[in-house]
Amino acid sequence: MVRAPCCEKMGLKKGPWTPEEDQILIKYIQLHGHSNWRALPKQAGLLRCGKSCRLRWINYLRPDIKRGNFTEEEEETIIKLHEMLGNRWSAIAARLPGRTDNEIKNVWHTHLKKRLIKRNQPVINSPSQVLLPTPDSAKGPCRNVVVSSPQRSTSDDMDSTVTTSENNGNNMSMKYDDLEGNFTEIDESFWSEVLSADNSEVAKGKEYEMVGGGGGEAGIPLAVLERVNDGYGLNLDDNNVDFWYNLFTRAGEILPELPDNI
DNA sequence: AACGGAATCAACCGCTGCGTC
DNA sequence: CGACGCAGCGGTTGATTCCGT
Repeated sequence: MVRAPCCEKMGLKKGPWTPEEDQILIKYIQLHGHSNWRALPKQAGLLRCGKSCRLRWINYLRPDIKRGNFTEEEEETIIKLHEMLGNRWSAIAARLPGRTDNEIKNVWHTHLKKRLIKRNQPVINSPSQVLLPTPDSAKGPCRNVVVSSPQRSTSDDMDSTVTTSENNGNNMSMKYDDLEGNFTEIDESFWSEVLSADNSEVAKGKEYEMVGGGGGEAGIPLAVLERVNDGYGLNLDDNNVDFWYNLFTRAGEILPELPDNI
């Protein structure tokens, strides 16, 4: 079922707003407020749909909008909030006075995501999707591991993927379809839970069979591997060296108190 | 100066959640 | 309690600007 676009009605204008239209909208809202966006354009005499008016007001015309470049402080705040909240742009915007969700989303996609990859930090696209840089991403082609789970369940393309990608455009992808809806949803708490559980065992000095690693790098406990495989419905093994390295990079992020011997 | 690719950002689209009837 | 309508949200697109060659 395809819903008709909201502006499909005859005569409704699309595209960039003119200064005249802006003025009409500002004046109308100053006088009458915006209790009903759908009725607003008709009452204000604008040939726009209510949705378009709402967006224009919220993202551009609102008097409390802060214009201009983001400060370093704001950018760091976005990075931190994004780590906590994922792609919940409106929630992030609510903590940055004068900035809109659209603006923050744009800054994230154009600046901050790239900066984090350059810094060799994990990029969390959502609470259940993590982009991880490899140890040599600073010197060679940036290679990432993406672990994602479906955010929405209504479309036919519902799937989950584990992807390694390189910036030369070659992707190696393992794909897991579960159209029956049996996919186990995993979020940050899963990672914390899995890794803190094993951390406590490591702290007790318990011996673990290690897997992964290589080139002098530590591997990870088999127990963690098994839980990750179970949790994500994966079948990863000792051969996924990059994945393991990145997994541990991520573990260090979540659990800074991890003992040095891991 | 001209061109092409990359970067930027405003705006649109489609979906979800919530309130109302 | 289901249907409907609306506001809000996040992903995506496309026009414009910037920058390197």
